[in-house]
Amino acid sequence: MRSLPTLRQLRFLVAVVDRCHFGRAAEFCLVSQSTLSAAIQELEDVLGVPLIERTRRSVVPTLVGLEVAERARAVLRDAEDLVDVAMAVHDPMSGPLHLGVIPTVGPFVLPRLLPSLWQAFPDLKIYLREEQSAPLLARLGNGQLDAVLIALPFQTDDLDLSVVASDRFSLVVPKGHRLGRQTAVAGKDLAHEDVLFLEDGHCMREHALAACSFDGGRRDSAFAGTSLLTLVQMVASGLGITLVPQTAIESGLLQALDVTIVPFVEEAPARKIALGWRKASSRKETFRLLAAKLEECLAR
Amino acid sequence: MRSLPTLRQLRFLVAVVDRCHFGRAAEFCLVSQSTLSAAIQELEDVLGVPLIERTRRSVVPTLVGLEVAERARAVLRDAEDLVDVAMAVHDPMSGPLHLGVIPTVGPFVLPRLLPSLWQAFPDLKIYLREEQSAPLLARLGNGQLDAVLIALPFQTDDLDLSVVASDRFSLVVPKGHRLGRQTAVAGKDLAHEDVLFLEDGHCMREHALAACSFDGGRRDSAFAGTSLLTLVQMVASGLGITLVPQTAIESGLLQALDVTIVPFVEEAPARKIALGWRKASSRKETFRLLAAKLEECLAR
DNA sequence: GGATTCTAATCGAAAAAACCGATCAAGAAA
DNA sequence: TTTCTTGATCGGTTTTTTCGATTAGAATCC
Repeated sequence: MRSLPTLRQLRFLVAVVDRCHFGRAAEFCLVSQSTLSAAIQELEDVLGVPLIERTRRSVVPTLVGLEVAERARAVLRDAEDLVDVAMAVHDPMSGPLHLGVIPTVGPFVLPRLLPSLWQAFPDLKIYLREEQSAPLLARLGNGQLDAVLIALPFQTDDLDLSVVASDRFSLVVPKGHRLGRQTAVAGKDLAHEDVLFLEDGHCMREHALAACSFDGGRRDSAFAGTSLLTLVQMVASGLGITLVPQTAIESGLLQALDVTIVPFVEEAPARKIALGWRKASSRKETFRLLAAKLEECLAR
Repeated sequence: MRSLPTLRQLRFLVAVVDRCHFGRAAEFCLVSQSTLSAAIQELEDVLGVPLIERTRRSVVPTLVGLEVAERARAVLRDAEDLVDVAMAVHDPMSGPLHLGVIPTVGPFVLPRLLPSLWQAFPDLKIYLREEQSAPLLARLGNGQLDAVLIALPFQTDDLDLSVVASDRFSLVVPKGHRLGRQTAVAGKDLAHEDVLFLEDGHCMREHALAACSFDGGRRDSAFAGTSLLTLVQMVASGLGITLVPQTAIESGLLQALDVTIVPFVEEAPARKIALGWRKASSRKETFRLLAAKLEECLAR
C-alpha cells in the first residue's frame, strides 16, 4: 500500500501553478498562505521531486511540476465527476453528461439547443465531443460518453434510440445552374450531375448517396469535402452541386454564398436526428427527458 | 469551492466493495474496522447517498455504490500514475508506460519481449493496448498512450520512429499446393492465385498487397481474415494462400497446421517493426533505451 | 545607502481529525 | 437459549491541520 498525495494538495498545486503566486493561490483556496506553503512542501516530499521553483521574487513551476499539475487537473475533474454522479441520484437532470455529436449536426443544432438546455436543466453539466458516428459509438460503448446525438439511418447495436427530429435534404446548386431554375428536383434529376459528397466516414455521405438514385462509388474522391462548410464553398465555386440538410441551412450555412436552394419534390430524402444511449445505462430517465427537450427545441 | 471526498475514503470504498466485508477490508487497508466504518459513513454523508447496503449479516454495494467505486478505481489509478510519473524523473526507465501494439505484432513478439523487459527494467510499469495502427496513433496523439509498436511503412505525422526489427514475409500454402513444391517464389508467381488478405484497417493488409505485384481491390472481401490466426486456418482448409511475417511463424502460428512455408526469392518483401512516440514527448530517453532493448531482443 | 515593500518559509499554539480499543446491538448458527 | 459474527458507536489519545505572527531574502524606492 503506497502513500498517495491528498486531493487537497493537488488542488493547491494546481492553484499555485495557475497563478505562480503562493499568496493569491492561498486566497483562492480559502486557506492561509502558511497552510498552502506547507502543503506544497509536503507534496514535494511525498513525490521526492521539486515541483515549484522558488527564487525569491518569482515562482515558476518545474517541468515535472507542470506535468504533475496537468495530471492533477484530470484527477480532480474525475473526482468531481464522481461526486456529481453520486449526487445525481436525487435528480436525473443533474450531474455530468458527456455527449457526443457528429460534425454534420453539432455546429448547426447545438447553438440553438444549448441555451435552452442550460435554462431547462441548470444542474446538468454537459461536456461535448464532436466526432464521426463510428468513433462516437465506440466511445459510448466503453463508457467515455454517456449519450450521442447522431443521424439515422446508421448501424447501431445495443443502443436505445430516440428520434428527436427529421432533417430533410435540399439540393444546393451554384447560382445560374440549370437545376436552379426548377422549383423542385427528384433523385433521378441528379444522375448526370457532378454531385459532391463528404469524405468517407461521415454518415451524411451515405445518406446523400442514398438520396441520389445511383451508386457514388465511382465518384471522384479527390473532391470529397471534409466538412459541410467546405462542401458548399466548393459548390459556390462551381465545382458541382450537393445536398444539404435543413438544419444546416437554417443555421446560416449558406449565408453570403452565391448558391441556389432547390427543394426536392414531395417525399424529400431526409435523415433522422436521434439521441442514443447504452441499453444497459442506468440513466435512461435522464436521456428520455433530454430527448424530449431536444425534440421540443428542434420542432420550433 | 466544493468539498471532495478523500482519496483514502475512496480506497476504503473500493476495498469494501471488492470484499463485501468491513472487517477484511479494514485489515487489507491496515486500519481498524471502526476507522474504516466511520470513513465509509463520512463518504456517504459527503455524497448524500447510501453506497453500501448493510443488512445485518450481509454487506452489498448499492447500484450507486458500484458506479462510484468504479470511478474511484479510475481516480486512484490516475493518482498513482501521477506519483509514478513524478518519481520517474529520477530514472527514465521507471514509472508507467502506456504502450500500444498492433494485432499483427503483439501476440507474436510480446511473449518473447515482455520477460526481457521486466528483467531489464523492473521499475517500468508497462500497460498494453492492442489495436490497429490508426486508432493507436490517435490515442498516442491525445496522450492516452506514451508509445506505440507498429509496422512500417505507415503514414505517420509528428512521430519519432525507431526501427527495432525487419520482418520478412513468407508465403504460406496448403500442403500439396503447386507453389509448395518450389524452393522460392516471386511476387509475380502469385498473380493468378487466390491470395487471402486481412480485412481492411490492418496495416499488414497493405503490406501484403504491396508484396504481391497486383492491386487487391477486386479481391473477394468476404474472405478477408479478421486476424492472422483465422487467415492461416483458412489457408489450411484450402481456401487460398497468404503471406505471413517471420515473427508470427517463429512464435508458432503455424504449429499443427497442414501448410507449407515457401520463402520469397532474395529481396523478400518485408515490413519494419518500429517503436514510435510523440516528437514533443518529454520522455525520449526512455523510448530510445526501450527501442534499443527491443532491437536487441528481436535480433536473437 | 538605507528604508520600504513584497513574498515565501518558519514557528508555536490551538483546533480539528483520525485513529484505536472496547463495547454494544442485532441477526445467524448451534 | 446461547454463542458467534459483524458492523456501529463511544471515549480518549494521538496525529494532523490550520492559523497568525514572525522571519528572512530580494527587489524597489527615495
